[in-house]
Amino acid sequence: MTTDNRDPWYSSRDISTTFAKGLKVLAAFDDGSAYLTLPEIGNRTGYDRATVRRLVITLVDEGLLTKTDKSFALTPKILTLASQYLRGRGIGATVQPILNEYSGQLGKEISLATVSEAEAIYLARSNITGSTVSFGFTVGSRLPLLHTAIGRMLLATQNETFRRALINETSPVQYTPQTVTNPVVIKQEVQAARDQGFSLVTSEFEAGVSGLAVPIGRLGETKTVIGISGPVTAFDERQEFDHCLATLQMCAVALDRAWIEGP
Amino acid sequence: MTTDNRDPWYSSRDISTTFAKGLKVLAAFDDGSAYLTLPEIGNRTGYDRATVRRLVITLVDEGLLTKTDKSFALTPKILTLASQYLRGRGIGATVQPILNEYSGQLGKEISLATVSEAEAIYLARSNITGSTVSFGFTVGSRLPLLHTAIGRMLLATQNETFRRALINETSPVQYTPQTVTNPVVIKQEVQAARDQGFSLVTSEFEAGVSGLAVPIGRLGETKTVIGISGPVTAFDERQEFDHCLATLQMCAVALDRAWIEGP
DNA sequence: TCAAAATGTTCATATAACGCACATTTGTTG
DNA sequence: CAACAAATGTGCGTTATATGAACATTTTGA
Repeated sequence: MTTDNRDPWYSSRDISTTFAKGLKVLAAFDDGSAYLTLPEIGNRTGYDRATVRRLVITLVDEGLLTKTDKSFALTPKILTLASQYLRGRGIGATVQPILNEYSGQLGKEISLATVSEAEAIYLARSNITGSTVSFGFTVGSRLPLLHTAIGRMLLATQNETFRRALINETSPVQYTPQTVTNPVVIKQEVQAARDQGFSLVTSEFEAGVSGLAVPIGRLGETKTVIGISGPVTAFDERQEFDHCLATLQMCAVALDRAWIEGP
Repeated sequence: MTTDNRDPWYSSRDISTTFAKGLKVLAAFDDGSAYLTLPEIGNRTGYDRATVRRLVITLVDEGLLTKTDKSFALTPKILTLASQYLRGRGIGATVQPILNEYSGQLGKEISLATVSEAEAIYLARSNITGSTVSFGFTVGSRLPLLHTAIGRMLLATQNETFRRALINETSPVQYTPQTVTNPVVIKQEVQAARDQGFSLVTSEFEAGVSGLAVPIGRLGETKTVIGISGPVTAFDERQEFDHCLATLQMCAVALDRAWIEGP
């Protein structure tokens, strides 16, 4: 939707409005609410009650929703497409073992992410043994492009038109007192990430948390990055920072070699 | 679609045909093919070229597909809904750690699955440290209800109408020479699983592989099971089998306690 | 290079989606 | 607890939209 290619290969009259509405109904379950009633869906989407009803019935008939009492909930069937996506990119087979290996060396969880519309989205995360705790099954969750290390590194891999458009059009959110909201500074930071080949962001998204990210493949070629995060103190010492950066870069090289196609 | 509740709470004229077609187009990417052209999608779905075109354009506009040259591919955006589903059920936060713990004790990977339409579908899998190899990111992948331990245990948790209908309506596939295709025998096996509280299936789905599954919660209450699999020899020794079963059952109890709601 | 086949796009028409109006359920107050 | 009121569910005529044949364009093969 935002900042797409200015390639008018399709006109707005080529869009199936009913299908688009149906997808919006499905997306209404995206905000974590497990169970929704018809009126709730109506409110979220803004569509007429009758419309919502027919679209929801269609989703039930297709096996994507179940009805319990008056509420509707997602079925596990939505997992299949996601699973196919990950399998198609070799996330499970090739990426995961590499992430696990370097994650073990580093003692930190490494995440792989790509860009989706105006956000970053996690594709994989290492399964480090010790930390049963922090594993929140982050695959599929999103984070802002402007205020995270992974996000800014991803921005740096995009072409200039996309970068400019996104930074200019997106109104920055003040997540923490340290969040940089000045577009000019953000542009500089992204440029710096391009120049030096990594991005370090401190306390701008979650207070007290720093992130470090590096791209996979040469800049501008791929659109996937890996990153780690930890308490702000984690990267304070020069030696520790260098070690993290070096390991991440080695991991990126390994992934680049193992990978056949990009996303 | 198959064997649904004979509760006519909606008629077939309440289904939005356009939306249903659009979903079928999306599902065309479900068989592992990463890139599809318009004619390919047309062949898979059986819809007119013009129809496919508009539906695909809609999907691109919604950010679920990308166009590269003449082909279309899924975008990472489909991960978000799946992610929300898993988060909503507490898979990442509560289930995963428990699976990991008992998996460590057992030295085998434990998987959690539920039933989706006429198949079983994996919701989670333990991240055991040693086995970087076998981790194929199985979350979301499906397996038959009739010829696997997990499947038969799931069948055993379903009400009798569903069970009967599915066993009678589904034509068994001869996956291996050992696959039981006689519906009467399958019915007996499912009944046995109900009676004894576990299901053991040997070499019926993949030659040389056995599976063992137990339900979570009391039978008939929930519709989720956990299971392990391994070479047929793994469960040969009585002592080893007993140990596996006991550990699985303890894991099931732990999950049952930790869980709030079922799927 | 040209023809033929396959794919992409347009546009009149039939159809299916829309949302009003009516029916039904749920919640609330005297 | 009854009777009203508000909110939600559903049938149906109207109209906007999806359809697919016809036309345009690209790709394939000779």
